[in-house]
Amino acid sequence: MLYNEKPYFRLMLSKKTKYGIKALTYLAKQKGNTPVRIANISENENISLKFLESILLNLRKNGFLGAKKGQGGGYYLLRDAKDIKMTEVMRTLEGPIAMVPCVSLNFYEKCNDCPDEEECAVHRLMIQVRDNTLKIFKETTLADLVK
Amino acid sequence: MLYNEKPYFRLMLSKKTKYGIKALTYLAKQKGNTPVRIANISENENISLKFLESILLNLRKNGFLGAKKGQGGGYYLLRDAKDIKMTEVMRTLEGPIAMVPCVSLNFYEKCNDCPDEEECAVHRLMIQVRDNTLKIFKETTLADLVK
DNA sequence: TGCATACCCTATAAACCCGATAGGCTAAAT
DNA sequence: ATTTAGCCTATCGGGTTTATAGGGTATGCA
Repeated sequence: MLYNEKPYFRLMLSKKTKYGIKALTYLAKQKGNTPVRIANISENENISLKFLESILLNLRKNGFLGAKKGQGGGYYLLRDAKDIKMTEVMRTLEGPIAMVPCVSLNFYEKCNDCPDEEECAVHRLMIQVRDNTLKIFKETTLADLVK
Repeated sequence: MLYNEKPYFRLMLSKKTKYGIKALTYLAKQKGNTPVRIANISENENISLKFLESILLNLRKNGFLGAKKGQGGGYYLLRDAKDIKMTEVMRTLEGPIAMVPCVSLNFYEKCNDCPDEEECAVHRLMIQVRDNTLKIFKETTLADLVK
């Protein structure tokens, strides 16, 4: 096999998700759940401020974070870190976990090239991958990531 | 969580890989390893002919397939199906299996925003995912997919 | 009331990739 | 020589990502 040229990571986690998880763990580390300014997180985690802004907004709209405006304001976790499963975070930030729509639990979609799903090799293989990945995300909470 | 709008499968297997695996299994099913025409595979698996053409060429250049030109020609498997691991197929068609370059075995790359890799929550999480996915691909051969 | 703080929201844009198609070239078989 | 079938390059539309810019709006405090 040729490993010469630099490959393209097609199945790569988006920066959005990466930054989002980092921000969440950063917030989970705070004592007393006091609001943290975006700029604070941005500096400490080396994330572009404006980009981070949109990510945190997204997390707020999806029920993970609360926000407080004005002096002394910022973002804070709405729920206990040990109650936040990675499945939720991944699905919110990254989208479906399945690698093929025809094995997605929440967003199933039939392939238009497969007459019989049960006969499809890709289908059977990807179900295994989905089950394993899902298991990890289901068993890992934000609290686990802080440790 | 809002599951209203149709999501975008960001971590989706490319059609290239999907078609590639289907073609490989199709060839593995042939008796006597006689050459099969691209058009034959294209019709039976409902894959765009020209697109499939480029995929099979790729697989040939990477040592999976042999080709025979002219009358009675086509593509055929070069190796025994039970010796072809899915890790190879995935890496060839899809690229690295890791979801983050900093946990890639073959194509490691340091994140420029992480001062300490061991302290990074994303890093630790994605190592788990990588190990599990890798295990499946390592233990599954083309012969397993045919059954 | 006024002002600074800090989140909220929309728009824009470059860069990049995917899936597919077109069209001609080359090698092999008969 | 002719047909068959793989080889190879170029191109294109449409979509997504990763930002950046530039305001708007609510809050807290003096």
